[in-house]
Amino acid sequence: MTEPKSEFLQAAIARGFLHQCTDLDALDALACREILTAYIGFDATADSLHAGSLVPIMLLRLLQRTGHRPLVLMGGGTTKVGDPSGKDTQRQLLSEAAIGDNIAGIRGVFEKFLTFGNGPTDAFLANNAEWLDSLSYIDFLRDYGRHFSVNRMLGFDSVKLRLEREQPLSFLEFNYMVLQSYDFLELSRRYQCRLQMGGSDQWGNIVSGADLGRRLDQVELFGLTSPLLTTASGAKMGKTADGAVWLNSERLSAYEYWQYWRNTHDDDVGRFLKLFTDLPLDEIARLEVLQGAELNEAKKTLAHEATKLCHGETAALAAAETARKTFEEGAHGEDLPSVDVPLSEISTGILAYELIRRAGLVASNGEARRLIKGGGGRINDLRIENEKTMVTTAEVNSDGVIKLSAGRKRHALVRPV
RNA sequence: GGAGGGGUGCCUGAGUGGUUAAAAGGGACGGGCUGUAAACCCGUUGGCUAUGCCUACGUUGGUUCGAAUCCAACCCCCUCCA
Repeated sequence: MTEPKSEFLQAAIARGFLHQCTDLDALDALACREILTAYIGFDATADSLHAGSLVPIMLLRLLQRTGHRPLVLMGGGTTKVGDPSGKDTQRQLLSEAAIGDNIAGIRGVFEKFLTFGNGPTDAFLANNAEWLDSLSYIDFLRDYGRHFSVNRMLGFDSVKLRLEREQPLSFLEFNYMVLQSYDFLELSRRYQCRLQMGGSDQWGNIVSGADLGRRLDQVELFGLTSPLLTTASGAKMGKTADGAVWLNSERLSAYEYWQYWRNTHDDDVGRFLKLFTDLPLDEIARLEVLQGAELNEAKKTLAHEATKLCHGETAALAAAETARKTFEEGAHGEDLPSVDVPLSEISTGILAYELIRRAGLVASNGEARRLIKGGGGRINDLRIENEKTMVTTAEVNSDGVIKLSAGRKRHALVRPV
């Protein structure tokens, strides 16, 4: 393999997006010659995507930035079946209406990262329900099923590993590969889409779609996968104490998103800067070698750039300011999560543990009481010494709010109304 | 369809009649140290209107003073056979 010449592949490799490619040289030549249309599929199981999907999203963004055309494929059809891979519990089947709503929500996320429109490199969105819904079983088997070799499918890692571990593999699951392969063929026919990208777990599915294109249409289709990311501490990307790191502000505020990135593990900073920001590589090279406490500056840059992409620059700056006030001044910023509590209740007095629960810092009163008992509960930065402490108007500070904390990092504001 | 094995708290996994809100580990959260790191040490880890009450060991019944533990039926999963 020679050094790629296309800007897209050069950048993809340099930034750590490339894990495997079906034919790097040929793809490189194609990318130099014409505007590529490349797709990644996303299931519509929720009304937003989370940080776990950020690698493919950023890969599509990189594709567009380097002069190509990103195609977002929504799994409106496949979601109705439910992709069982990697799950030990069956996903609950979603209604048609719910899937529609989810697709609308997810589209909103992509609009932040990609430029949509009708221009040659503008992104666009397709939905595999368009062709999967109307498939008829026998016809499909005769036209396409005969091109799939079970012998070969058994050799793919996704299948092989399951069989070797003697773990169950349902026929439904086995067919997922077939449907995804057919998607690729359909997109190739409809939109001249020549490249499918995805996580490395998608390799088998992608390759088998490329095969189908070659067999039926004599067209060369390409596949490219990204490494599956885990954090340096071994956890899956995109999880926090409170759940997934959502990409829409209704589910996760810009401040909390900023904080997620600010708390990146030291060993992940360079890798994440390359994957999740648009910063030039030479600047990243300068940032990632910072040592000790200086690395915090790199983390702030990461947080700012990542938040800017997802929530806009204004929100990113506001989040940074709130973090600065909260953590560097020990005060509080406007963007901390907050709850409104009627002034009348505060006048009467509210138990501190209940207020902590209402502020969303913990899930139950019991947990709040344990937090206080363990010394992790604070009102206006003063440790709550007694479990039965009452909060009253006396605790409303000069900014007209009460600051509650659960540990050093999680803070919330109570706003009397 | 037949034979066998199994379903325990966020996860893994002990527990085979009472002192079991259920060992142990992981994870998570909190405290200490620190850089809003890592590593390490310590603590916590079902809910509540809380010296008590409620819910919980696949589901529903039953035996018993008393069941996660015994019995029955059902559901689901796995292995082997057809």
